[in-house]
Amino acid sequence: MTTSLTTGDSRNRLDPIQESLISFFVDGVKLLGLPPSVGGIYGLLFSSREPLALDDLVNQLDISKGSASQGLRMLRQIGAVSEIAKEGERRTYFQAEQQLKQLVGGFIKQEIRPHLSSGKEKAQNLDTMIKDIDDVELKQFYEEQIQQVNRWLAKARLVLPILQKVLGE
Amino acid sequence: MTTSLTTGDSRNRLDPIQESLISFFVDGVKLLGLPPSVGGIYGLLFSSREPLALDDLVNQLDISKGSASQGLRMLRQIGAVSEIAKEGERRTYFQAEQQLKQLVGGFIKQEIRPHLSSGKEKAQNLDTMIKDIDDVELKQFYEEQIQQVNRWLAKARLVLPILQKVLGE
DNA sequence: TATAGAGTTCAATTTAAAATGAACACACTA
DNA sequence: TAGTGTGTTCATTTTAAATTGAACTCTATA
Repeated sequence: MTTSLTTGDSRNRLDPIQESLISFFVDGVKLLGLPPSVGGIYGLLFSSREPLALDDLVNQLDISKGSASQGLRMLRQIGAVSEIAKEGERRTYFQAEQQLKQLVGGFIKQEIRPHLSSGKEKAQNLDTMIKDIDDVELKQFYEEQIQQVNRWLAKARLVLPILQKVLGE
Repeated sequence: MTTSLTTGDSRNRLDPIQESLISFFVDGVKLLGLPPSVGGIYGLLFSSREPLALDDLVNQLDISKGSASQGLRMLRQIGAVSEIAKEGERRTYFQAEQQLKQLVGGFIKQEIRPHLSSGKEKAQNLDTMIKDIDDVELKQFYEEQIQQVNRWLAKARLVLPILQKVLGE
């Protein structure tokens, strides 16, 4: 079976521009550690004039309903796509959000901050662990290394808001 | 077989602090999209007072020579570890570099910039492609979207140096 | 110039991540 | 309340990434 977020086959209606834009986003989200399907979904919405429904994503990208549903969930959580209710229509339509500020903010909140928190926790545990080391020099060495880790964590926490600010239009 | 970058078994000499530090880095590099072995290697070097040779990594982390060799290559390229020549010794020793500035700089240069470049290229191709679209409104829509993409790319190129500067001690 | 140690390479394997698709839940409506 | 359209969930399958390990290169030295 030809799963294809870029090559296109029978059923989809993607023109070359869309294909190209989609592949751009597929590559882009990879850099952020997100699955290709997510890039494809965002790319398609981004390159469509009208909001699309889940079925459209399934058909035009030739992905499963499951992927589409999960991808949309992630994108909504990040704030990269928003829902549109259409008059009299039962299904939900989606469109791509384009405020880089929001995208970055959402991504940082969802994907980065949790990791930083768990890192901080680990570092705190370390502080406890070294308490009962006998070897004085070893203890000192570890103290320094842990301090270093903490400096990095602090710096990371410092940088994220700056990043958001700079990117905010 | 128990491959273990964190749990430890028979042959290795990792104390709980080291284990903890290593797992910290394993998680950390994951966030950057690097393989766990790389985090393990850096973590072990970071938590060792003495520089270590490839064999030490293999033994203490219980990974293959292949992984160790490839992981070290990547870390050296990034600038995260440096080689140490020891008097009269034939093998090469390695130690962890700790200048966040260098680490980030190396990572950006190695892993991020190439992606940005290829993105830029793609965006340029798009500019060419839309030239021969007939539908005026569609054309305009695509022009706007491509412009948006270009704005993002520009912003990314702007942000990286800032990031480096802020992180530089 | 054979032998051994140190490190690299890369095809084959293993492991982890992503995608699928069938079963399910919900809401509307005929 | 049975049926239909829309979307979700999650066990299974597929695909991609990471790791292994055997074969190899290179250098030193016996």
